[in-house]
Amino acid sequence: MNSLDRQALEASLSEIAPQLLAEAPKKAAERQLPDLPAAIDGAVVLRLPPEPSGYMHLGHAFHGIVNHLYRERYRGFLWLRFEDTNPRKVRPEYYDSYREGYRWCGVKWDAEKSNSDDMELYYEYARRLFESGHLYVCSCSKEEMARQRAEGVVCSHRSMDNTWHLERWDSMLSGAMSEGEAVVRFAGDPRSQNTALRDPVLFRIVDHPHPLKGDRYVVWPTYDFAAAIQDAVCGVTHVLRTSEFMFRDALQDAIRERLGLKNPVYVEYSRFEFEGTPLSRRRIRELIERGVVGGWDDPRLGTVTAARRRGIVPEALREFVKSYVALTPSRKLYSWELLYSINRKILDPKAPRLFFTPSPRRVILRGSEGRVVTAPLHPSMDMGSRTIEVGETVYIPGSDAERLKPGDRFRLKYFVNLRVLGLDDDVLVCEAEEGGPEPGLQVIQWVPEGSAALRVLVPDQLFRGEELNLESLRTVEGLVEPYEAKIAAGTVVQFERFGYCIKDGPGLYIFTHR
RNA sequence: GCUCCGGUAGUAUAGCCCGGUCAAGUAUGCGGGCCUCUCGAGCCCGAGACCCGGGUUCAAAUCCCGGCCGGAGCACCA
Repeated sequence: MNSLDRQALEASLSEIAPQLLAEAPKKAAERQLPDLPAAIDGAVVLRLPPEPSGYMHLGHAFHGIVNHLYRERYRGFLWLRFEDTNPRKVRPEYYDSYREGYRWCGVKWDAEKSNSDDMELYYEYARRLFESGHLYVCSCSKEEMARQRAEGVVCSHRSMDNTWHLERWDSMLSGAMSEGEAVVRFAGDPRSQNTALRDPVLFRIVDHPHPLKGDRYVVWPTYDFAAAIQDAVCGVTHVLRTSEFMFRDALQDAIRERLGLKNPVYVEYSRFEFEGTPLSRRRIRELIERGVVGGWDDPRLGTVTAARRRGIVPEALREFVKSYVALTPSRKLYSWELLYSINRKILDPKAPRLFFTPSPRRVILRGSEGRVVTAPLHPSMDMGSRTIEVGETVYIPGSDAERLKPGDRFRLKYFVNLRVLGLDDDVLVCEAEEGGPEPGLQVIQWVPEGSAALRVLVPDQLFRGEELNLESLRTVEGLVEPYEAKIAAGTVVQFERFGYCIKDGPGLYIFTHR
């Protein structure tokens, strides 16, 4: 090998492994998620467990995408599993909103179920645990129970014999006991440092109909029991979740071990947050009730509907996860710019360019009679063009008009060069000049007489640190060129020198980002 | 309060497990330039970080101890 000269070496390399020859990569190799521990290609089973009790936010979307990406990498299996064992919190409409949300994000799942589908199974496993002495019925009050758990002691119920517990369990199931009268607890380790192991409640009576199951069941498993069983019966090999569940691992494992079920591998990481944007449902609900934001799809919010309404595209979310998301326990507070940058690059080749003039100022043209201007809809993509009929007046952005003084020259984009003659009653009087674009000549977008009024909502971060940002939603008003009438709602356009905006409805756009 | 877990540029990360190739890579943001009939995209250049203190070692971003700071959990919610 040493005797080969460089040329020969490269020649042979280009045949066997051309990728090694690629120039010192200018672009960083595409970033991706780290490998999953102990993952076997074709044998990875994952699960996406939303609670259908509220709107989906970007954190949920990221979790979905993470699972989806691993499903693809390992040719694995992904469950969409609704964690709906609290009848009081679950609302029927949210099941669909998650399905739709994940679908929009491009997440593909192989099968779907709800934890509430397997009530009989939970009962069966419970019976076995009663028989082996790992479960007991307790009728202490909540306060009493909290005291015991804090002090690391057990109550007298735990020492009753199995027959006593089984009798009461049957009585719970039959509906003879009312809510709060008794619960089923796990015979754990009352003195464990991990308080989740101090005889937690695994079943309770809930006197409230379930949106899917009606009033068929009154005894409901808590999260830990349902999740422990479901992860096992679904054959889940890897549980990807946020680290607030860290303390439950040992409990869920213990439940499964006592039933002879297999435990999954856990990958736990901190939650995903965006600066200035509350993601918790509780906080969002509060902001809506206080009237601070308009609703769940208020463009300032971090819900999926809000992001979508704002012009964030699903590809950008997926790309963001690959590029910037790490499954580590350290705190993350993403800056919106990171997402915007990716979104912008995806939108750039697709968004038609249009002229919008905020705070318009009238310009009278001298020496340029009625003309029809043809302007391309995109500077580099082949998107065709639009024509603009012009008379003797046009409008330009107020901020540009303010800077212009008599004698100044500027160009109306795709149209004509002008020289400012003077200011007359707030109207700029200009004279047309010969010639086309010149290096260094200021180019300004414009709209003709008769253009429609347009409002653009410009959302900003809701919070600055802890402080509510009182100017988080500005409205910019201006005029837009006639072609805008052809734009369909939901389309992102770029208003030149203003930014990318999405059409929300007639006469209304939402600013996506610069 | 108790228990866990973290801490690499403004932000997000790579590297840390298996100490040297790291006078720390990437993206974004920021500054400058080029290009462009946009303040967008693209291209080039630049500034910018290993929380602090000890220890181990020939050698520490990487291992150990302490401190500081941050986060999470301590529900008949998930």
